[in-house]
Amino acid sequence: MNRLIKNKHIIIYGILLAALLFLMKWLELRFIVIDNALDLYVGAIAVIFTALGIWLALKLSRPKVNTVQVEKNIYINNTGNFICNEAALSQLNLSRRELEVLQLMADGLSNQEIAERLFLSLNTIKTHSSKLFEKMEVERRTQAVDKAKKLSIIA
Amino acid sequence: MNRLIKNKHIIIYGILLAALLFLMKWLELRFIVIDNALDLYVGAIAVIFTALGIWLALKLSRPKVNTVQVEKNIYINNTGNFICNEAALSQLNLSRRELEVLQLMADGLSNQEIAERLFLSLNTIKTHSSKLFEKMEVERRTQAVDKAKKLSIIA
DNA sequence: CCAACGCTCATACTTTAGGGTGATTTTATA
DNA sequence: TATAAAATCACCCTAAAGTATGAGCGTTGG
Repeated sequence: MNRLIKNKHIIIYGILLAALLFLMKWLELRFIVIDNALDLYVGAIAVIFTALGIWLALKLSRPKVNTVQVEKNIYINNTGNFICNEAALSQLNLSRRELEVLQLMADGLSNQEIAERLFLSLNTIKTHSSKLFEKMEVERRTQAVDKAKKLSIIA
Repeated sequence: MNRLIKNKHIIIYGILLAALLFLMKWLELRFIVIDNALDLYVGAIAVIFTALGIWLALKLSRPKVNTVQVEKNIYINNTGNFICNEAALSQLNLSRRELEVLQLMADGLSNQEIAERLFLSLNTIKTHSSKLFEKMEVERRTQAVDKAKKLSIIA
């Protein structure tokens, strides 16, 4: 059923084409095409079918989808106690380690200090921070911290 | 000249149409259209001009754009009103510029971005940030931001 | 069992941050 | 007006941050 609707325009085109051909056949029988009028006849067909083609193309051409992101602000009342915004947190899909690193970043620690605090190598912290920035769609730790605080992901 | 380019497709269409009509005329003269073959002849013309029409339409019609709006939630922590801790602020003895730079740092901007925002050179921002760190007794911008927020010096 | 994921770490590289020093120009104020 | 503080900018250098890529390992769920 869906297919029928989908190909509606093609079907209409087919019907129209058939109708036109019948009409021509009828005209041919009726007036027996005069040799001199052949040019006119061919021209008319050409014009009609060009128009038909244009119509078909306009109907069939699928519109280009243009996605526009609309930012919707959601204000969170955070009076006094810190309440973790679980929704935003899960939306970011941060792993445990990444969140841990983010928290330490927010405390002003350098990557080296974070590495020492967590008994990891500096490279590991860099990897975590990179992935973390990607997920949070930021470029710098300062941005990450700012965003995280605004989202109430960290205290 | 611009018009010529703009109407390029229409011109090409005209030329193609003329060429086709000439071809048909030639075929007509060459083989003298047989009555039985007329249907085939007309059918061919119909197909060709339909194709031509489709091509024309695709070339001429500006692409349809379907705009889809996607909502993106932005959580904003609205901690009521910000009350600046004037006492702590004056104790740090930060200059106007330094405080300004500190605020922009807290917003996650890089030194380069801060420089552009304030119409200053990168070096100037570095100087300000250095002095700022000294006065705040910190080593990194992240620490400075953390401390400033804890002291309620900035929002 | 294996595919996917998270965690760990490495190497190599580029960019940004920060420190030190010095210089010029405003600006406020004693 | 002299002077100190603030503001501006430059240059050089080191440290830290960040990017890209790849690899090994352990857990987990279909």
